[in-house]
Amino acid sequence: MAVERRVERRMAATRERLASAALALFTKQGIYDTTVEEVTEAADVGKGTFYQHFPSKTAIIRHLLHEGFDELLNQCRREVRSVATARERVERLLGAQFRFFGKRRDLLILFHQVRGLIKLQPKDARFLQKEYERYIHFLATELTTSFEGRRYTEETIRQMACAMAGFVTGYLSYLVILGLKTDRATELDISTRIFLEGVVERTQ
Amino acid sequence: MAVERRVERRMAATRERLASAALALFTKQGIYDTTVEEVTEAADVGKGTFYQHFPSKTAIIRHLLHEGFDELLNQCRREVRSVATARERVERLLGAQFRFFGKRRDLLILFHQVRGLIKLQPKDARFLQKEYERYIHFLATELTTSFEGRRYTEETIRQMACAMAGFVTGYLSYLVILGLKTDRATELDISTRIFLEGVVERTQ
Amino acid sequence: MAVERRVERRMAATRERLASAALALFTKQGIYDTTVEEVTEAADVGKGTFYQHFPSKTAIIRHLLHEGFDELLNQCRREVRSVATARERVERLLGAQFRFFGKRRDLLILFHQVRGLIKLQPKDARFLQKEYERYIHFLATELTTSFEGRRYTEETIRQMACAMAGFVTGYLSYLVILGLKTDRATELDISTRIFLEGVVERTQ
Amino acid sequence: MAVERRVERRMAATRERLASAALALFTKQGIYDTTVEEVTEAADVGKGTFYQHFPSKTAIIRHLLHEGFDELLNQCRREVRSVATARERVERLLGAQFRFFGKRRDLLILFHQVRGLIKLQPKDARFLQKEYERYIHFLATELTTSFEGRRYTEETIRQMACAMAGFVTGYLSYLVILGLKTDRATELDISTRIFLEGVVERTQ
DNA sequence: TATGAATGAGTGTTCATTCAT
DNA sequence: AATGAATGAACACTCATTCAT
Repeated sequence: MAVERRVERRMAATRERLASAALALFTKQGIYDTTVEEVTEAADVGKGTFYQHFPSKTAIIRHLLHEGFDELLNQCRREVRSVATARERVERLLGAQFRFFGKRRDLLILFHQVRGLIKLQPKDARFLQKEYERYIHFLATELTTSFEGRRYTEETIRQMACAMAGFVTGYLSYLVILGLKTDRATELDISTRIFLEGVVERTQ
Repeated sequence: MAVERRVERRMAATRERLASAALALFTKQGIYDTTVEEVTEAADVGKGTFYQHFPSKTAIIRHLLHEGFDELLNQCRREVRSVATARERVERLLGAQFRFFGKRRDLLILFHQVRGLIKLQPKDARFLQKEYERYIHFLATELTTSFEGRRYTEETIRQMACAMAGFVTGYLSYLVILGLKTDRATELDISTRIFLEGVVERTQ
Repeated sequence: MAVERRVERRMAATRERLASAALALFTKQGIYDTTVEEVTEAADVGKGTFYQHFPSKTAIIRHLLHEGFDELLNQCRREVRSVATARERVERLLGAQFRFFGKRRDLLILFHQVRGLIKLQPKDARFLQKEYERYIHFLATELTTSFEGRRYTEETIRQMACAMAGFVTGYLSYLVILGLKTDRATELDISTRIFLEGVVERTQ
Repeated sequence: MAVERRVERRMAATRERLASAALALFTKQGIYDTTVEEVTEAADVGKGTFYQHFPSKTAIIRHLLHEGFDELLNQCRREVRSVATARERVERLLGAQFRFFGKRRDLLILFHQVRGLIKLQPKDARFLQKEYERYIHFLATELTTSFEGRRYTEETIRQMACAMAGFVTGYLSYLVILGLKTDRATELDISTRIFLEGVVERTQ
């Protein structure tokens, strides 16, 4: 009935508030330096409520990571969709990632942090790794489509994907660390062109 | 006298054992999931001995980071030294980094982890940031020398440096996360060429 | 609602158990030689519970001190109230203190111990000092009222207050240290009369 | 031979430096907040040297206490010696103590602090107690001589001694705590006369 | 379902003491 | 005799998680 509906909606809202409070705090103070209580306070709920929505602190990290990658991949898919040329496809792919992280510094930082957390429970580590694999796998698939003419091995393609993801997130996270602004024009334009400068001719 | 010499050497050895035990554990289990006691056990000394050599856990991280960047920069300097062409210079720079991190996965992971640790004590955060700035500053200086013909702004140069550092460490850390091997041949060759593939023509 | 009431009462009870366990242990073993865990064990709660009620070990000392002086001053106020003669007023004041500490050896010892703890955090030291000042200030006020005829300077009055407080607590703490019993009769009677004996004539 | 002599003298000097450094630090920062290392640093010797002169930290406290009481009692004996009247004798006794502690605030504070330290090792507690007993016993003996006319019980005399010691040290320590100056004129005069004011007539 | 009091394992750090030189 | 590096027991405090209401 309607009552159940409303309850459901309220729960979903609470869960969402918890998730976004956690994301904000994790990226501002670091995952380890954010306590569950800080999260619940920021979300304006009782401490116990956290465990009604997430079985553990690790679980919310997983949730955030999963949702985050979903958003990233969706944005990429949207931008790449219905692009004819292979070359343009790759450019769009790169551009989409830059644009996404430009708007979502929080996810940039979260992804970076979590990548530095191997251990946790082995079980969790596995799960987290899967998310990054999903990212890389997506890129690899796109690259395969784009480069179908040139017969790269699967491994080569996967390395290309790593290079691409690594470049985007690595570059941006250095900018963040140094406190450099990247504002205006497409980040892609500025960054890649500059970076490539020194190695371009070599590959020609 | 000879006695003092020997004592000094023994202390230096202990300190070194602590540092390398810490580095190994930090990169295997994560900084936060490694206790000081685990470090001292691995170094085969008493727990209190740790604090005879480092004032705090944070201090050993700083030490490791500092030494690590020293090694990295020295290797780069060595390889770039007495290279005539600007282009070759840039290539060597990139290559040096790849080679360094290829041998020092531990430092790759350490640098990555620490970059994700904004908070700590503000004082520590500042110190840590300084190390990354040192790295970027070094690259920027090299790039300035290499590109002296083309009048880039200082900011552009700095972004180039970020892009370079970000690419190298980002790429490699994705390889590590996915458990991909990077086998034989110069990592530079494989990676950059592949990565550039999709954007090369665009910059021509 | 009734539920909240009950919870509140239970918490207050726990807090009280912690406070009184702490007081007992502090006065039996010394503040420094009593661990927080011993306190919680004596109060029959988990270790963490301590910190739900007091932010630190120092905080409980402050609490105990504050409450203790409250009790002392209230007892004095009660006994001095509605006493006509100035002389009787002073006697009652002295008597009230003796009677109080006679019953509260624990507070006698606590006050003594804490007085010997200058350092702590400067911030704490200030707070603790304030409590003793409150005590002395109270006595000084009473003495001012009692001696309003004779125009003593404020400083003199304050010294009188110190002398009074010092005598009472100093005397009693020596009795405690030596393990002397102070038996029946009003402690005031026995002690002051004896002490004064040697100096009386001189002041005449 | 002369060499041994010189060595002996140097050792004694070191021991003395340690003792006085300890006394200064104990009274400035508190016994518990002073580390053995701080003491040795202040005495300008190596940390290990401490244990060449005192078997433990507790031992140096005992030493300080013992020496301190020796000085106090000697001063009293000196001042009381060859005083005819009983009354004057008591006054001198009181005066000697005030004068002593007026010059030796450090010992005042040390005695106060240690009195608040019951526990330690039971064995130590016993030893420390003995020192205070020595003090009280000395006063009691003097009082007995002074009051030999009036047949007080031994217990009463002992209580008188406690009252006297308690008054002197209690009064002064309150002055110290409140940061009141007591400078000029004999402390005895000021303090006792004032204090007694309220109770004098009663005892007449 | 929401709450927050209770819990206790776990951590960084201190410091008196020992002992090889 | 003097030293200071090494030691490890001890301690205050934190925090994810549980559970009674």
